[in-house]
Amino acid sequence: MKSAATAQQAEEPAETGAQQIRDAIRTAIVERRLSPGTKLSESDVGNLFNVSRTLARAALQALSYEGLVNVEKNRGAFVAYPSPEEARQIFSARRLVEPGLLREAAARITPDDIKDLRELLLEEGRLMSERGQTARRAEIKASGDFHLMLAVISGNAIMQRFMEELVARSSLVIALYGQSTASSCGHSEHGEIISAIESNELDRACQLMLHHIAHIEADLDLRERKSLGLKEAFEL
Amino acid sequence: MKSAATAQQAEEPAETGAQQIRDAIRTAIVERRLSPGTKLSESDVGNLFNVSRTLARAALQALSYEGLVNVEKNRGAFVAYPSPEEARQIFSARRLVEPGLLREAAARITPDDIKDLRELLLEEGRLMSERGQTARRAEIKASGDFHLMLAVISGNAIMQRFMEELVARSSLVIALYGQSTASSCGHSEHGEIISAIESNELDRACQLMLHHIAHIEADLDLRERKSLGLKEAFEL
DNA sequence: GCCGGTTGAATTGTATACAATTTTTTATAA
DNA sequence: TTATAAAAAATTGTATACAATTCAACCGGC
Repeated sequence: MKSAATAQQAEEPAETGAQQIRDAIRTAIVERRLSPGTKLSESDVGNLFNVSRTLARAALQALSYEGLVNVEKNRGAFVAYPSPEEARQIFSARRLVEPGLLREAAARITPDDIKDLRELLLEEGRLMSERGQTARRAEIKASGDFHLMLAVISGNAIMQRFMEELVARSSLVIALYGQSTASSCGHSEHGEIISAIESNELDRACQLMLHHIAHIEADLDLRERKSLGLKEAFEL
Repeated sequence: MKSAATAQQAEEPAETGAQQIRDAIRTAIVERRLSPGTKLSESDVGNLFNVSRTLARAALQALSYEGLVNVEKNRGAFVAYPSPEEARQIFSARRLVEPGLLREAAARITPDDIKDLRELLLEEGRLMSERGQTARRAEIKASGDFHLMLAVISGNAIMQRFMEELVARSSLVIALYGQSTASSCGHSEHGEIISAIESNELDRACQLMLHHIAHIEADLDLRERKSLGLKEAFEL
């Protein structure tokens, strides 16, 4: 199945090397094969993809613009490790943006779109029942793709890019602070949102969306864990 | 006067060369010293700032992530030339985001913030009355800074960055499609918005913000001008 | 044993060099 | 003159080389 993030307007088809690497690393981060804080040295990345450090560096820079990687001057690039405060801001941004996006999407949605959304939902459910890491990763992706697809339907490429960033960063946050192993606690809510859109209950759809985001956030444990790599860790 | 875009959280103080260049070019674009479509060759940029092509290229890449520059494979970087459709999407995004941002800002605003906003407004008015390019450029910047400052007050660094992108791209759009020479037709509206916030009339403030954005957009001529560099241009 | 400083390896920051592509110029023919 | 093709120049894509900084191991002193 194609990704929901397919570009609308025609762009240059041939991705320059750095972009391929960027996409590969991004996918690895979003699917949680790379954990927050992991160091991504330019040489290692270059060797891994059989390109020079130049391209590796460019890819890492690109990811830092998306907030998925932090590059610290003279120290290198690390998979982003969002602080609880950053996590709150990410979800605050989503609460701010997604209802409006949903309204715009609803105004342009076609029966075909609804079919696509329902198919995505089905796929998501199927993956939920499966076992294994591969299924889990695919499930994470599908869950995000639901929100992304609404952005695509809205027809606003700028908001779409922003949502891609927010969804990707959300995945990092959930990896860090998520409690319930089932990241998909809100799967059914996706379905309810579609139904509400379908029956033209826009206000209700927005409310559902807000609740849905709140639920995801409620599953996080965002208490400040001061590094406490000190003696405190051993004091009873 | 300090820019409204001052970072909230402490970041690495020393900007690596490429970032300085990026900022310089961005400012030039936003202040309209560089026109949309202008070619920015890596060598030229490098020479201009006395750095290697490596850094110039990095700066241009960075600007492309912000939507201020388009880099076309094997052809080079150009100051972005947003299409009418892109322009619509930029303002659509602003209408989607700014009311919510305003609400969040209002919830956290302090008397000091209001003072800062009013000062910015005063400065804006002062620049409006002045003549000359320098004043005009400063006015453009101040006008954008008003919207940016609301994002800063909201306390959400992610939304702040997004607004920075939107405001910068708006400047490009206005440069391309703006009709009234006075880009500041909506200056008084800024004041009304502040007043509405101050007197806690949130709904009204949001309405004013929406109207304000609509006014800016209404000053644009977004009719498709097909390139028509062909004979059609001469056919009577 | 613990602390501060010193040295060497590893890593990043930047410049340069070469390859690939595009653009411009020039030459040639219709 | 106009159009087409070939050659030259300029520009971007990528790799490599060198400088600067950070990190880690080591070592002598307390």
